[in-house]
Amino acid sequence: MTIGGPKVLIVEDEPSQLELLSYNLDVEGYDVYKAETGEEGLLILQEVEIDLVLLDWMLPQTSGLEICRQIKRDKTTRSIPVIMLTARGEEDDKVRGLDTGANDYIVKPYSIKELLARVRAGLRNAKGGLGVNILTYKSLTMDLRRHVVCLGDKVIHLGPLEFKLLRILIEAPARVFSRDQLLERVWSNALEVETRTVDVHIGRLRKQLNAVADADYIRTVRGFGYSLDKVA
Amino acid sequence: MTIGGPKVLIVEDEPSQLELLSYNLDVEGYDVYKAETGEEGLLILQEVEIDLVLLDWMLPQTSGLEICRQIKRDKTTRSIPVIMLTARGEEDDKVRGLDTGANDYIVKPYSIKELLARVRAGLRNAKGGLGVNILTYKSLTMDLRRHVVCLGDKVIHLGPLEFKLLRILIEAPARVFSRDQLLERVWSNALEVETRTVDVHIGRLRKQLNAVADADYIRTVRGFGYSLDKVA
DNA sequence: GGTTTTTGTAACGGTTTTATGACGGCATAG
DNA sequence: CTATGCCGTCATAAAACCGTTACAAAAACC
Repeated sequence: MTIGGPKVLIVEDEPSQLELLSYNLDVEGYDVYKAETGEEGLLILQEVEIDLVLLDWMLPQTSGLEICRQIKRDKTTRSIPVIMLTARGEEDDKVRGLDTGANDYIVKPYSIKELLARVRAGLRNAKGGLGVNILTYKSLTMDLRRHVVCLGDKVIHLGPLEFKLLRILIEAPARVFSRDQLLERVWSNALEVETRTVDVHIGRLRKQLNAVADADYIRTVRGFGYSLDKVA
Repeated sequence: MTIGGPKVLIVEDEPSQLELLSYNLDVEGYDVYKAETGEEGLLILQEVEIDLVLLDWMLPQTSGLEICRQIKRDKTTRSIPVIMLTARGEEDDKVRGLDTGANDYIVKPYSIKELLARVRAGLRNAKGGLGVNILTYKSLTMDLRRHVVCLGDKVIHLGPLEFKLLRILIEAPARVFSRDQLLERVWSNALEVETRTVDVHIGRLRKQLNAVADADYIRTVRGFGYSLDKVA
């Protein structure tokens, strides 16, 4: 086992898969830790300073989903990127369950090349800030790769502009953006757009979210702008 | 290590993060000092004339929060800008706990570009006066980026004018501002405003604060004006 | 104590800002 | 070519905020 490479924890109940992953990551110079159950994985997380977790969706006892939640609940492990491994048919569940805080996901069967790329991106992300594919705020999640937005277990359909708008907001939750800032970032350089148009789109976004949410996710800051900020 | 650049102290327990930060700051020409625990950091602060501190929120022994408090308690280190590094999920705690006196905060995952920008802003601030994002007085905090005011752990909603007013006051705590000074700074150049209007707004501000506070935060100086000054 | 001056505050009307429904234009898909 | 969905603007409604006034309360002065 290489010493000094980034520490990756694999949680996967199927031994053959586990071996395959382990081997490939080892070859790439990662320091690999293995677990066959979620519980085992959590134990390792407490003992070792893991840099990234590969977590199978389906696990014998506690599900990967629940394990992910626990990882994200604990302050000491929260910032560790988690990549979920999920079988093709589980995609729908995944959409619903992405509010666990996972940073990315890979659908089986995956190519090793893709997996390694995502692992690299995940590590880069933890350190730098790029490569995020899932954005979350409270129970709101945006899957950038699939262009899907969920609130809790409900899928929300947004138009392109609304999607962009929400993305800006969710990338810096609670921060207030002025209408002009939003115009600049969402509408790019379209100069011939009224400032008030932002209001309308915020309104549309709000309506869609509130149709599902238990509380308003968008805060209006009078005289300044808007922010993604769930109050209750 | 470059000699002569501004001295930045990084306190971060995760070695990979520490290295990453260190490297990037070094490249930018800063004189970097590293610590893996708060205690270590405080020691360095006493020995070296640090210009800015990057402080991780979560630290093994004493928390970053507590370290920040200690930095701000000591007269010799009080004026050094502190930027807190905090994970996404800790945001709520942060809003509540920002009465530590930190000057700014960055939410992980952050882009290096953003971090460097904030470091520059922090240094500029220390020397000039711009770039502060968090203002505090006793247990009252204003988060300018988020446009949120907290007293203890309660969020207080203020209108635009009240917000501006409080900002002027909190930027120079205990200093007394005359009604005319406040008119000039809060109402800018609006000439057609009665002097007594200030009273009313101070009153409104007071009411909102006192609804939550244990003591009056605004002191009336008869014949002169007002100041932010908690008596009891 | 009584008077004067200054400050506190409730209340009101007016203004500004934001929310929202409706409409026509435009593009794209069928 | 028609239907559908999305977008930008406008008009109007609703809400939040602001400045003033009037009177009550407090402090200062004699």
